[in-house]
Amino acid sequence: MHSADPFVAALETWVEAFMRRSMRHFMRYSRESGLSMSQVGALFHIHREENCGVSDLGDNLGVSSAAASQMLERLVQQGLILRSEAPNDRRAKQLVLTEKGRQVVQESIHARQGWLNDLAAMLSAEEKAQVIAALGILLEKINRLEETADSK
Amino acid sequence: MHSADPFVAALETWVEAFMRRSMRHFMRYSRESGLSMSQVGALFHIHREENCGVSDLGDNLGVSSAAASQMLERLVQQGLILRSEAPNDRRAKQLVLTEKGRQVVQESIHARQGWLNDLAAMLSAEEKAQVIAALGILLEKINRLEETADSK
DNA sequence: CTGTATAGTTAAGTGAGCTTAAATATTTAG
DNA sequence: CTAAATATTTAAGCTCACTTAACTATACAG
Repeated sequence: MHSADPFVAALETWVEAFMRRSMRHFMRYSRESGLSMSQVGALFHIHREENCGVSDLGDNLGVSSAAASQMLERLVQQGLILRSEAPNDRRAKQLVLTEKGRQVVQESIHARQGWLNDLAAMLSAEEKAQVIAALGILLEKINRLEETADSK
Repeated sequence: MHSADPFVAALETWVEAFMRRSMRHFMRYSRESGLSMSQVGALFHIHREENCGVSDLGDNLGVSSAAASQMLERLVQQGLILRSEAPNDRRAKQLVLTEKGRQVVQESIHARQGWLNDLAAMLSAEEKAQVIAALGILLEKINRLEETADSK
């Protein structure tokens, strides 16, 4: 089942272990905050892409503008985001997190930090340095991959 | 926003980049196979935990047995899993993937390998060795963390 | 200027995912 | 053996997330 390349195999093993744990925490946090995973995911997107529009979110989620619009309406109803008119195109909206929405994002990040801290506590300083260097390599490459993908 | 600990900060940056990409691929694959993310996730759980029961799945997803049961019914209807009587407890069911269900899991893994291979192509042999060593450290620790969590 | 394209919204419809409650069969504890 | 606990299922009800279609206001192209 795993790839023949030891590197890809190692990554896959890591992905499996990591995704399982991450997803479990994400789902738990979403439910505790009374939101669905989709809604929290949308908040994160709006947080990351300041002043994005309805279609931007729809594209990112791979759904129609209508679906995005209706999801956003529910987030507006819950006071988590605001929709305003875009400055250079009166047809378009700009999405921004409210203070409440920002708090949800912060708390989700904080919840994630909890188990990352647990993980960090198990590594020696030498191990940490090693992992930081390796993650630096991976990050540089994945960012390059995303630049390529984003130009599609 | 990021933790003061450089290690945790590096992990977080990696988490953000990685989760975004992984989730995008996972969502795309789920939709292409006509299943929801929850359904694919359940298939993966059944795949990993051979002969698990309805309540096991519900516990893993953090939902009631009724919710799990109804989701499983939909997977049965689509020919992706089978439910049989557990050998040592006539109240319980054992879940197993059909060939069709196994194929969905395989294809999802294969889709993930695609971008991991893209990533691998960008690293030198030395970089790969470094990353493999670091991931080995992380894996050992995260497995230990899960053993601790599983004993709760 | 006119026709076409675009951004977003609303309505209607459908299916998934969840809850609680009730029920049945089976297992366990005393 | 009896009562309590347990695993699962089904029903009913609700919300979310999605689709397509239709619409309005705005931007763009010729």
